[in-house]
Amino acid sequence: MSRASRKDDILQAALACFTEVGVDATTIEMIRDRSGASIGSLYHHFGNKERIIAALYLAGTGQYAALLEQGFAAADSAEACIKLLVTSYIDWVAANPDWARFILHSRGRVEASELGEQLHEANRLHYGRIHQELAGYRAQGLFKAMPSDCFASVIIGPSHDFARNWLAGRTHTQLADCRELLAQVAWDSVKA
Amino acid sequence: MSRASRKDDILQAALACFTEVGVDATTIEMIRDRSGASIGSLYHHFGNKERIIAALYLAGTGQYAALLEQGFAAADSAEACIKLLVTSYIDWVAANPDWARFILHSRGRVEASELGEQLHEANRLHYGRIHQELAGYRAQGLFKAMPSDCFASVIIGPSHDFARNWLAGRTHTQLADCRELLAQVAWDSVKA
Amino acid sequence: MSRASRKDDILQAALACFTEVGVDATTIEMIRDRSGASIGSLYHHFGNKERIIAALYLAGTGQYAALLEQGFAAADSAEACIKLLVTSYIDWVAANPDWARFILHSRGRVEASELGEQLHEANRLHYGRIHQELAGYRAQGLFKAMPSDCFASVIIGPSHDFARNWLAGRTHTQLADCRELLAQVAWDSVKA
Amino acid sequence: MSRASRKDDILQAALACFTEVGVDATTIEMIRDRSGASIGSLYHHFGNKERIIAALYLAGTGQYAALLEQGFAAADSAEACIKLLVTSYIDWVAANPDWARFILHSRGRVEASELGEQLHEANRLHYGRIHQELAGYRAQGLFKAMPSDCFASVIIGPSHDFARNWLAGRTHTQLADCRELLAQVAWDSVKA
DNA sequence: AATGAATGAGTGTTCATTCAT
DNA sequence: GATGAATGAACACTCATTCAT
Repeated sequence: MSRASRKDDILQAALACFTEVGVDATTIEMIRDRSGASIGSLYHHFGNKERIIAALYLAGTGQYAALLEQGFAAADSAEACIKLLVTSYIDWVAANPDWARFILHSRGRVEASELGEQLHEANRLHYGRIHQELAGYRAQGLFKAMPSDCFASVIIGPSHDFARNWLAGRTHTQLADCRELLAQVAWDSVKA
Repeated sequence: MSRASRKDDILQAALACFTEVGVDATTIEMIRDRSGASIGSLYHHFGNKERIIAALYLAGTGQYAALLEQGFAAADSAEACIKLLVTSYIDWVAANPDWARFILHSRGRVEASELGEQLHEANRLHYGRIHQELAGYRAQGLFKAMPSDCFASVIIGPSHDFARNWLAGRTHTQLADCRELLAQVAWDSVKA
Repeated sequence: MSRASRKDDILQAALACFTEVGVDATTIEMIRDRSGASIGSLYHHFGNKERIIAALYLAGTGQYAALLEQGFAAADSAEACIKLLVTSYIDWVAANPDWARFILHSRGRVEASELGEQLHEANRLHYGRIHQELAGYRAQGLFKAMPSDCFASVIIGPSHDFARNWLAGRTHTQLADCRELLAQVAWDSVKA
Repeated sequence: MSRASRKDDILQAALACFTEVGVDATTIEMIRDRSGASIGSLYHHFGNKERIIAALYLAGTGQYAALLEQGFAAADSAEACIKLLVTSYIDWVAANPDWARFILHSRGRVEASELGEQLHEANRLHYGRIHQELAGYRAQGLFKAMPSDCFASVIIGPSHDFARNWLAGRTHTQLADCRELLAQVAWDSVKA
């Protein structure tokens, strides 16, 4: 447990640094300083900076996926499922703003890293899971016809966009206050 | 004119580098190499790397704003205006994918730079102009009631999201092929 | 001990460079080359060039202060004390000409650096110590009345001036050969 | 006259910069900015930075030499001559503190430059002139016997030292207030 | 005599990473 | 598992100087 928490300390320290100065401007030394770990320990656990970034990224997206999974258990209609995609996202972002900001800005970097394939695989699973959940409703003709990548953007795009702005301090409105509105808009936009 | 083109050469070279290896990984030396300018000339014209980035950013957003302005002249209904916001965006992104990718990923950086205020001012103008164009229709109750920052995300969010995915090579569908669909979705989402 | 000698190697290499080409013209690369240390090690130990300069400066003035302290133990008259100030100075300069040249030319620079306060404190101690040693004789009226900063210049000024010229190779006479003369002149100039 | 004043403007601007940030830290750009001249003009008049430094140096020492020359006309005793060396120096430094500070710190640099020989020649003249003025008194045995380079340091050393400290803001006493005292000490120190 | 855009070698410094202990 | 001194390639940027106009 002390091992697990040491790794976690490092990850949390990294996130704090990323939030304050950005991923690129964060140095290993800053993370070391903040986590209390030694440089050697840091490299022992993660191997290099890129892997710290990837680990933090994957842990975050994993949390969101888990949240979604829980929600699916109770979602018993097309509308509930679509809205769940939005509300789960908003709930997680509102609860983990720093983590969300990091994830929103580091996808390309992780994709390009040696761990890109691992991320790809996780995404495949994630989207596959959603697709499977919605397949029945789609077969019943409950959704507008559109390409599936478009479908995804139509549902989550407004939330992504608003969340980005909110996380950057560019909105007057709180993210949580748009929860129902954005869920409703998503449903309105894709229902047949 | 030789001066303008020298500055422009540098900007184009910078964009090409940003596209290939990313903004952070691009070195001044790469830009120098690609533009054919000397390091001294580069610094003579821009002063530092951050200002090259900001100049490129502001030139790009300026182009989109100009495109929008042209469109407003012909848009004679609420629906036309809303759709214009989407189609102008998509058209510009489709025509300038590298530039768009750069802008989509560098906003925070420019905001945080010494030129952040200039960007802020440009944004104020941009949003003010849109707001002014829509004010009459809004007064007629043609739009759903929602906070204005939400309104913006609802309209452009799906396009932003899809454009990001398209630019990253993550979509099967072409951006241009979603032009009408995304415009229609935007209008459906905000009309009263 | 290996650590101490590594830091010392760097300091000695720096002094040799300063002597040969001057402080400003000395590059970190030259010091690295001469000391055998790596650039990283150099920065690990000193942090920056200014701190190398300050460390060398303070080590030198510290040696002179120590020499003076030893002398005070045996100086049992006003005349002996005044002459000691001169002879200690001349002895140290004659024994460490490069170091002395460096110190004579870098005071302003160290004062202006981030370590200026540390130098100030060292000077306060140094002058306080001298003042304390002479206080008794002064109370006995053994010295000419004059402002204390003038008093200091009258005693050490000729030695400073001659040492500067000697170190620059501008004298025919050797510094050591003026030892007694300058000590005697100092005493003649301040005795009541 | 406009030519002369342009060169002078540059020299004055250079001195102001040297005073504020030091000779090494002063860039040609700073001098250009402050003098109002263009870079081209600056190089047209002086050729390079080293020659600006040397010109300023030689102009300053020339002024002191002229002052001394005037004084010699009225000095009719050994004591008056020795005191004149001190008072002329102090008067010039008190009247031109920035210039004096520059000269006190740049001698080595000018000596090492391509104009070192010119400085050497000027010095030869300067010291020769003083020597000649004192030769008669020396022949009469009015001075203590000592090497001539020592003799010079004994006379002017306290003034150099005090002036350095005063120029650096390290004294409580004003330089002008020590004028007579330092002149008297100089005479006391060398008179037979 | 004046201008200022252009040049490019050279600088101090950073920082991810290694490895002996 | 932990430590931190050591490494050195790489970077953004500076600045004296040139030269065509």
